[in-house]
Amino acid sequence: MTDFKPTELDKKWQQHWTNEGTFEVEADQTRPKYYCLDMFAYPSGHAHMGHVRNYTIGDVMARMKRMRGFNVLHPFGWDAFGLPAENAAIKSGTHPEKSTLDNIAHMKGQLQRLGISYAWNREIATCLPEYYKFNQWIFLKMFERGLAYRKRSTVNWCPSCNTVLANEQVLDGACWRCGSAVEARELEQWFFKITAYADELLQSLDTLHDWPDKVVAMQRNWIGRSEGARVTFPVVGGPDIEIFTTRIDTIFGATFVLLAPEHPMVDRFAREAPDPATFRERVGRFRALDREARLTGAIDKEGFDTGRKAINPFTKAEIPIWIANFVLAEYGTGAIMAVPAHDQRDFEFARKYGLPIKVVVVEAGRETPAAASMPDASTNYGRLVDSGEYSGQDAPAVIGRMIADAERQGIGRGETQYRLKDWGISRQRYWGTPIPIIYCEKDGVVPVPYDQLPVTLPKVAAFSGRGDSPLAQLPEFVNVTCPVCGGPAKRETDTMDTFVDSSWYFLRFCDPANDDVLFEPAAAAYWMPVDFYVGGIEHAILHLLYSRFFTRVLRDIGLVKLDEPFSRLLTQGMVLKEGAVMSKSKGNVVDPDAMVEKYGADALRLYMTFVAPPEKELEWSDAGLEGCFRFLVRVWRVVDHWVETIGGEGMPQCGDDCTPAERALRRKTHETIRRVTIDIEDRMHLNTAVSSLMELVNELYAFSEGTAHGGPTRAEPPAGAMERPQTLAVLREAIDALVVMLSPFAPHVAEELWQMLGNVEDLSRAAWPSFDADVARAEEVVVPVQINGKVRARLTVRADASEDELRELALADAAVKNHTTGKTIRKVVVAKGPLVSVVVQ
RNA sequence: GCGAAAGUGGCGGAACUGGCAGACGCGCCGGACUUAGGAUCCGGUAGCCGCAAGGCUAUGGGGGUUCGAGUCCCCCCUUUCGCACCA
Repeated sequence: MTDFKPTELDKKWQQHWTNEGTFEVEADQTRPKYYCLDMFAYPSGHAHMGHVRNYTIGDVMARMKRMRGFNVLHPFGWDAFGLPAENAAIKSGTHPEKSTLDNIAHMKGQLQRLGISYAWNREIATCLPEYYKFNQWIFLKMFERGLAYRKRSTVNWCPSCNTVLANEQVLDGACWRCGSAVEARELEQWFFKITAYADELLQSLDTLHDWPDKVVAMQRNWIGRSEGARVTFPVVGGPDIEIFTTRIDTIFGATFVLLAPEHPMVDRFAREAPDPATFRERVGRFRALDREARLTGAIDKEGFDTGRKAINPFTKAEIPIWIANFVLAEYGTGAIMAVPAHDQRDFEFARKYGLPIKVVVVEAGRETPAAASMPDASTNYGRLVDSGEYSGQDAPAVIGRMIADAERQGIGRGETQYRLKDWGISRQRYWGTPIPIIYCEKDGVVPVPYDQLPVTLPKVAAFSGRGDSPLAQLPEFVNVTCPVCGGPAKRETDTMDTFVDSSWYFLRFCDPANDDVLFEPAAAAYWMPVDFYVGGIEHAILHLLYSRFFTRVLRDIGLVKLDEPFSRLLTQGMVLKEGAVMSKSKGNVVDPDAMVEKYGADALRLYMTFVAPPEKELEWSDAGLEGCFRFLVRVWRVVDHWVETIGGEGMPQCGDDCTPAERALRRKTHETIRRVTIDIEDRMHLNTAVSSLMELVNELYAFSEGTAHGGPTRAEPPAGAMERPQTLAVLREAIDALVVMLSPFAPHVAEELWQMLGNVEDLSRAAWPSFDADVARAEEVVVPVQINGKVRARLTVRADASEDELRELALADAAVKNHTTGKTIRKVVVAKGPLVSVVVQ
């Protein structure tokens, strides 16, 4: 048998790559660059199969591109700030810094045992001051430009844990940790003005041709642009109310106005109400209900009449103003005109409370419906009726006219609204980047001067899990002197959302050790954009949108010259077992370390790429992994079998005087080169790339059986067995190509085989084989003949047979004749392929 | 409700621009080699009819375009994912 020992090979070559710095790179203007990026990892402590899959996919591309002659940047780092470390500290008392750095060390070892070709000399961790110092720098720049600002806003507050929760930590309206009902609380928070870039972020999605449709669609929905109009409704005995609508064409049907419970006018109405206490009590119930209900799902539409009236500026009619629980305060103006005949929500509300329904739009080809008998609102565009001077005109054309008229009369204007909101970045947490701001009683909000960066996170803090940010309990951190007046001042004690860290890390990799600037612009100019970005779909919106935003901010600051950071995106599918995502609680976790220990890194890598297309879910199977291991043994055995005979220098060239079997193997070799190259580089169909390699190996076994040596199963080649030089040349060509193309998937085995074949240069630096179309072209092809769409015969003909010849041969074929005699041949089509199609009757 | 994707053997999945459906692997069946093998190698493996040659039926369902449809068009069903009262 063979002496194939995968774990020894893993160690040997990993050591070699580390010693040689094989994957370390420098910018080199003379060579084309390729930036291959795997989403950096949160150091949870243990790499799981999802990581293995993610990084294997990236590594196949990185290794392949390297062999294709590109200067490949393939870095890795750690998204090292975040809540879990702090929660662990609350639980166990271990300082977040220690647990994080320990976790990084452990996970790094795990990834290195997978043989991913990372430039480890560029490793970064966001929890280190040399990194987060530049988060603070960016913050200050954004503050200068008005892109970072402070405002009061509503947050999720757990009254039991006494802290703010992120939206993701609120499950069905309750705290994830203690289960208490989450409250809304008003806090002063820092925001990044991502809405300033909303339109650009939306428009530019059209340029992302190599992103999955799904991700582009999700971002488009998230930004949520809608065009409409802002219209002023005067209030009887009070200030005007402005509403936002996308359907100004229905305004003659607006029979009441609805306010969100949080609308600023509500408090004034309460004050002026006959019974302010009852009014406030009803509003309060909506405000409290609203938050929880919105997280759990649909709520019944409820509201009450404020008793106040507004004037519909188009009809001049007095209409009631109601407060409704389904109106969103944070969208538009927090107030809407209700058109029950043409909006389903307004319709339901009007029916419930007996409010008037007035039809003003008639769909093409329909009768004017009777409001009383409508089963539902009619929401389509159509011709206006009962709409004053606009009656008889058609929407959507009339919308522009109405907006223009409103503008002329000073009662409204066209407006574009976005669902996207500004990004709240304040976190009342310890384990994050301190926000570099100082509050002075005299000078107000004062940015920390650039030369005082970084604002270092203090090493010591109490992690009780109670109270505000742990930083607020450190007088030596909080109490400072004002940089402006030198008087006593207090530091901001909130830290930044960790999504800030990950919004520009890909730029830091271009120049990771720079202490003066985020990165040298020249370095980013060379390496950016990221050519291939691989990661989970869970980042489809936030991380990718924030990164696109940051790239634009840094562009406007002048550090980069690009709009979009990621040219091509691949979102890999999840790894499942028994149909469920692997998780400790389900007890279905497969430990990558154990698999690597048993089968070696290569078998696991091969399995991850072979068993499913990269973007689809992958169902784990032990048997499947063993199958991949067997394949590697098969490769090893066939190379080992021939290595003595074909190894070394002075191999004859593959000539013209080959036997049919030799020609067939050459053809297979070159066809495999073509397919594997396209499958990796263009299509990212790694599973079919692997299956092509398997086919080539099967072919090599079959070919070997037909030689004097016999196949690899024979213990020893017969004494004195001699092969034609052409046979050996053809074999050498096939085996070289196989080993090189296998190496992105199974680098350790491939390097060893490459060395056994007598190569001195590392395989990692070898050249990818080139495809020769002439060799791949078959001299004979099998041409199917269809009769009335069914294949009835197959002709073996010269590849260069003309259409006429094919037609003639097809009709002369015995099997074809069986189906055509006694019938009329109506048509014969010769298609490229080739294929002959005969139509008979 | 809106948006996106997907339905192909026992299973994971192939099928590139409309051109031989089921590549490759797993599993299963048979054979070889063996003291033995759960190692390895070789062969078979969509279903139905047939001794066979061969034939028929098959890519969620129903229509259509075409010499030819898993692929294109229309309608419907199912599943997964994302957003979810955005006025």
